[in-house]
Amino acid sequence: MTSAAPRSSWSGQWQEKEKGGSRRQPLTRERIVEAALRIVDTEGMDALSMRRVGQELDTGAASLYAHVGNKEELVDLVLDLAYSEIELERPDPAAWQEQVKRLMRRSRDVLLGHRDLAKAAVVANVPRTPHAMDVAENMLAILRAGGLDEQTAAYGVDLLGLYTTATTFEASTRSGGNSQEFTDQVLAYFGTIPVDRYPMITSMAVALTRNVWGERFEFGLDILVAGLARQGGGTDPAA
Amino acid sequence: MTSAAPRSSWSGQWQEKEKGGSRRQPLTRERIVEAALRIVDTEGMDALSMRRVGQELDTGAASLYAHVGNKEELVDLVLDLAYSEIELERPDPAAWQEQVKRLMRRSRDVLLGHRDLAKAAVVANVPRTPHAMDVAENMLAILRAGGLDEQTAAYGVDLLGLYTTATTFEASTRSGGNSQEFTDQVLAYFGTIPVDRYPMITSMAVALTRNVWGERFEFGLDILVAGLARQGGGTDPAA
DNA sequence: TTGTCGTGACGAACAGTGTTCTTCCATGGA
DNA sequence: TCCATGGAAGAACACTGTTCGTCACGACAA
Repeated sequence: MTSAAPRSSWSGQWQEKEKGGSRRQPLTRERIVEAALRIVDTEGMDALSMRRVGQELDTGAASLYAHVGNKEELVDLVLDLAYSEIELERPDPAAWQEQVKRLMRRSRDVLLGHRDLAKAAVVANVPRTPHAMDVAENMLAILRAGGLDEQTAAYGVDLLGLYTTATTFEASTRSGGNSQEFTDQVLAYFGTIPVDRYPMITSMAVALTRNVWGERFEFGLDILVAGLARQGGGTDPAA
Repeated sequence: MTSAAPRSSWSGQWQEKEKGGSRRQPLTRERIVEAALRIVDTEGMDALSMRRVGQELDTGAASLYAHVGNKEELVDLVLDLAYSEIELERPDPAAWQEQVKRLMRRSRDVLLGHRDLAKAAVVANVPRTPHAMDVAENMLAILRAGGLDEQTAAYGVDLLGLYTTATTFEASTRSGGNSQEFTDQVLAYFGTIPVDRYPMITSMAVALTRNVWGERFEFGLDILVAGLARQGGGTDPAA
């Protein structure tokens, strides 16, 4: 792998060596995380390995460990970089429910924008990296501004985060192939299962596989936000 | 590994060879799945490897592939075996909301009874194995008996399944160590983050980490069931 | 200028993983 | 009795994350 593009060769020295910096670019934590995210974007989470990241930076896997500790930490950093793309809301008590929904949709869109990165999000339970915590902080501020009591807001942010990551992960696994193609496969499968054992599933097959744009996501979103409003004594403009 | 307990040796022949069956027990799909579940129960999902299962049955990993295809299929079978433990409900229109909750709690309890098996459940998106579909079928029957319209029931069973698996997976990762210990760790961490950047998180730390028995789970459960009732025109005894 | 020191780079290796190939042998049927 | 079939199993392949020991380079001291 490295022998295909030798580092101490002609072009390498000619191009980059002069300024006194190390050969090539100096391989920082930041460059590693960016390379990793690039791999996730183009090849998916399963392709993300330490060797693959090393290759992306024209080096080996071992070199990365001077900057990241281990793979889990690298994945956390990649996820955090993605979270930094999520635009936050300035809490407006009058429109808190719509703000929650917007923030949720935006989180979903950002995650979906990076292939199946949501797989990492569903594993990373509690937000603990800076930008993940920014999102949680923002959500809490919106919920509290909406008038929800402390405990409801606390449980709420957890519930909403759970919903976003789980539902997005689900969606990302399905859009690996065409979404319609997946729907057809499931429908075909439902046609093969015994009707007497699964009368509901077989008779409701089309409803179960229905998947117009974000309808499914919005369905749960409505329920959650309305539920939080009722539960926590928030400002409730008829939901 | 096998050389530690040679198969064609004394005790092996003496004990088991006579009945005309193959040496030892005949290594069926069922025995493999049971062994795998046993490993998950005692050592967790991360310890579940083909070689480990082979070892559990005094054989090698290669021998398993005559019965299971690949590891993914094996995990599906293990998960399905666990799902078979979930006791179902005979739909009662008058008590559908409580029935939904009972089924959810039981699913959660069964999954939690097998260490972090929920990790497999969160990956296995749509129920497609027999017993997983039994649970889905039962849930659909309950929702429909409760008067929910078809599409709400269809989205609902998906949403409820998502909630169960995601929340159970979350819980299983936390109870790896003591639950209180985990809470303390998070609380301690929240004490180190900058207050000016995370005013909400820092001030609400105790509410965020609150974790009395199943309160957190019940919180989301109430919201979801009540939301489905309102959304789908179900029998609504004041939720 | 010379010498030393420390740190990042990195090839090799270790202990795993899922999976496949090929051999082998015991069994059931002819 | 002989043969064919299929399960068992060791070895091997291509991976994985991670560690170790070496090595070379840049910076700083004499």
